Amino acid sequence: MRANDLPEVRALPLFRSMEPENFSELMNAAYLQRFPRQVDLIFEGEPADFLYIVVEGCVELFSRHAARETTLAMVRPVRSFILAAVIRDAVYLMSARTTEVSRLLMIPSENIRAAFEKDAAFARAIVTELAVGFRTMVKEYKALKLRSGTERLAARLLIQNDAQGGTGRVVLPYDKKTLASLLGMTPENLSRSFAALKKYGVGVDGNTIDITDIEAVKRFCRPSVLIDADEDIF
Amino acid sequence: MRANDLPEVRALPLFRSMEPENFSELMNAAYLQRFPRQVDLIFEGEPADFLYIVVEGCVELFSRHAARETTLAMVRPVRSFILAAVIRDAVYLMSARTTEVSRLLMIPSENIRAAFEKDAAFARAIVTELAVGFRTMVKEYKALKLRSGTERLAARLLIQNDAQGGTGRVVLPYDKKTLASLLGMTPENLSRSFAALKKYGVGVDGNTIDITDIEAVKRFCRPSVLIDADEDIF
DNA sequence: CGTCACTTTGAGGTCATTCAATTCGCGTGG
DNA sequence: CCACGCGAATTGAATGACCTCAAAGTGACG
Repeated sequence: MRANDLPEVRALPLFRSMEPENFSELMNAAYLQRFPRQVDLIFEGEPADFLYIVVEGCVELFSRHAARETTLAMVRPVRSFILAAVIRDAVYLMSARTTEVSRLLMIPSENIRAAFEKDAAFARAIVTELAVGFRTMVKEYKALKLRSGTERLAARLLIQNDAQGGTGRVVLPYDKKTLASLLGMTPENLSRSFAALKKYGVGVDGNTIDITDIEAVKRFCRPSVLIDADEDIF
Repeated sequence: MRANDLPEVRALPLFRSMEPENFSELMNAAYLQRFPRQVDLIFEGEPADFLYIVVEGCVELFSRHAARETTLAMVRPVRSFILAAVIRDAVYLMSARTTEVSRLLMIPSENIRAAFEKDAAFARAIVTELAVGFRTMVKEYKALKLRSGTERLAARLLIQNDAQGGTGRVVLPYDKKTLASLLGMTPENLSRSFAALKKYGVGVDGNTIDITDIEAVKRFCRPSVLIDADEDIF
């Protein structure tokens, strides 16, 4: 299945300012494919043959080493992943699998690199995307080194709260096992961290979290734009 | 002091393929400056006014949050730092200070962005630089999440050993306090980690380390190109 | 030769993981 | 419709990793 008729993809910062004919060319080479949940898409160490874009569903980026495994990121629509490997024509550093039924757009790496050489606006967009990706990674790294597990959880709850309207009620977008791995802790520890946040007014009922005293949570984890803020891509 | 006559800078992957007149223009706007050791260069949170290039000496990138501090990277000649902030016209995410007497080239951000718009080869070089930076960051992040402190130390010793000729004798390029912070542990713990590596044939005398049984160290920390390898920029 | 920063070592405590057992919710199949 | 099984989530206890505090040793440098 090929797809040229995806306005969401065309609207992505990465493709928005491309020349129409270059975008068409790219889309003609691309595959739009449905995947069930829990399908392995790529393995770290493999050559980067495709740039992926999550059109629908959710993809988990993770890594394994010596019997340990950790979640590096969750990718939701509409975003691309593993751009850096494609640009470098290198090996993937992360593995990827779907966590829900998903629709993914797969664009062959050579086409991305060809379009990059040809289309100056696309090249600029790639620069922005990589710079944002780099800074996001730096923030994750800083969070891991500068905060405790419970603080990281609290900070993430505050971000989710903002993203979900700031009502004080947050619905976790994936299961707690995954959240724990993303935060760099075990599921058991995540449970205990939730329990520890109770004294700051955080209530847990399944995957819906209620934050009654946002200021107290802020005092505890000290959110910072230098660690927590998402970057707008514009 | 301004400097147009720095062949090392011109030879950098970032500038190598620029148009001569664009490079000249950039250098005419740049400052080459000497700094004593332990001088604060930039603070996280400040707007990114300059791109920095370490021509001589050494610069530590670090971050503080809530009374904690951690070293994020050490930059040695001849390399640039904080390119992503400059490109994004954003705020620095890391602070920087010299750890030795250093010569730094400072290029105003606007000039970098102007050259980026004008010079396609420069734009391509920036893409490569950012992609490499991103992948390096991912590797650090993975190492922190997937390895213990002692394993991270062992892996770093192996990398340094390769970089220093593979003789089995490594000279630490900075003091142990800094190394500890870079590895994400305390100085006390670094000492204990060195002691723990003794049984794999690692001997410590001041800042020179002797690795008598490289295979044993490898079996212990399981080095991987997906975590440890430096990326060539070419 | 004294000072000061770096490093090492020890003791004690905290945080996080592992292992084990239990509970809960959900979907499957009888 | 209910019993059952399964995976996810929680809780407890024990272990291990890492940090803090304190003190002593080492070396560089004025």
